[in-house]
Amino acid sequence: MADERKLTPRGEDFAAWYNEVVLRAELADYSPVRGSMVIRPWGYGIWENMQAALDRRFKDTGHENAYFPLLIPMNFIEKEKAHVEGFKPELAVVTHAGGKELEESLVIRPTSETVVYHMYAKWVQSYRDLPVLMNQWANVMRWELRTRLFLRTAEFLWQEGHTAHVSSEEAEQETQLILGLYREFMESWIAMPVLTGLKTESEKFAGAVRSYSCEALMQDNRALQAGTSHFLGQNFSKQFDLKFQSVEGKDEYAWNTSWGVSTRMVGGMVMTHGDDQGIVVPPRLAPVQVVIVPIIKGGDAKATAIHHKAEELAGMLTAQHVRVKVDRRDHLSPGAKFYEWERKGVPFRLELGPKDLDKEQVVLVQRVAPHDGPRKEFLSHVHATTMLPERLEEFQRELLANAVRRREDNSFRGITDWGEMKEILDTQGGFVYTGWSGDPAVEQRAKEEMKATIRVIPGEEFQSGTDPVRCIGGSGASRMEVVWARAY
RNA sequence: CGGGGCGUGGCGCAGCUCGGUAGCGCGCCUGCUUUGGGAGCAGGAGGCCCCCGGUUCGAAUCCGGGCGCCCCGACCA
Repeated sequence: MADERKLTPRGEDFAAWYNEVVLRAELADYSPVRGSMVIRPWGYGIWENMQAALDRRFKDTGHENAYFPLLIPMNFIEKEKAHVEGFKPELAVVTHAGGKELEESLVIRPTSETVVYHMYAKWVQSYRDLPVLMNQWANVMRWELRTRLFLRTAEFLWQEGHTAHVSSEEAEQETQLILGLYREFMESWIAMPVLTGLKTESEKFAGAVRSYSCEALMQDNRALQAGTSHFLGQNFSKQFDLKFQSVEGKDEYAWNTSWGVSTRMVGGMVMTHGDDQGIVVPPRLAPVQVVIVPIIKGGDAKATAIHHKAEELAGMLTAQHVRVKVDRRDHLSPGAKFYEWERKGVPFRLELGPKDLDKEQVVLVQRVAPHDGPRKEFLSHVHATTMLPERLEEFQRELLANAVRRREDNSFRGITDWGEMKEILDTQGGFVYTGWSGDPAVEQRAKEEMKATIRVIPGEEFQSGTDPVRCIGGSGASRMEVVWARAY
């Protein structure tokens, strides 16, 4: 970097920008263990806000939280065939404990389906015990070869929901409910628009019958899988003997779902809204929504008055449930503070100096300039404090609108030619909509030739309207529209 | 797992080719002056130079071996 205070611009090297901005916004730092990270208070605060919003939604839809253990017997993982094949390569295994080798190795959970359904089998006897609707907030471990802060680390935080139902229909309804809930959350809180739909066979969760996902488009035009919801059918209930007696008195296997979102969403937020000055945290997620920077000048009396007024404004904002902080550090110049808070993505800054005090005004600066106005405004104290709750919401909406526009500008519908798809993916990237016959060989070829995968078979709302006629892969007829992209 | 890079005060680096005094910028501490977009001056603290072995009177530097981390490609929320 020419100036080490500045970030590598996104356009120059997006990956380098991402690493720098995550470190310098103090979201996270590398830990002594390869591929794992420390989530620092600023990053964890954002995650906590995500958790609170999601947790409320889970509770509102009848789910309860519980906690299942970190360690899982190896033979549990091995029970479901597809499941073990999917996870075996990335398992971390405990072989020794208490100074001795264990008779049976224990796996550090890569996900908890096996132990959860083992326990459900114990708790469920009758259809009257169903549905079981549980969620847990936990850490999991997948020994990744290649890691990136938030996007892929050996250990990460997430929530995993696990449900059991009397019927296939009811379980399917649950997966859809959660998928919709995820989508609504990502749009309204992260201001990150997502496509939702079905995963292809090759991309689905190991052990699921069907997987649905939320796919977002990052600023470098690569896709990020931001959340998944799985219909597990009876795959696990059969392996773990999760049976119930039906109304008719027959023994039946329960129908399961599982679904999760992780700290990866923090990475999604960074790559959706960040700019060359730093990250941009949507107001609803921001641990600090408004930072007040007092500008001290002109003697002690004035300084006292400025600090007093800053605290008074902070009090008024707090009363309106705005998360506000007064930056009283006196060893930093105002300019240094401006840069720091912009790097950390605080939505609004209030500057309060002697001139402002005299004029009963304040300088309000939005992290990103609004489309129809200046980034900086001079407002009366009263006006500034009363309008801020609404301004935060406006900014939130604008971030979403910007992200939707960017995604649409980088979505290419009705592509019918293989070479054209490759050209798009090689040069600019983005979401490419084509027809597909359903033949996995086409996916394989795309992966090899253009490093792209089918991100999702879009739900009705995201489809182009006119059904594609031919499969992008060549001669066959199209059976469905699909969305291709290079992915994280 | 393959390819590349890097390990030197808290951070970013120079020094290594050609062995001999460990250096620069930022940060940190103290004091004074400052504060409207990364403050100035003065003084100061802080280093098993990744580890182990070898060569040498002498190793951050040369040789051998290890370890670690980051980045780029095949699997994954």
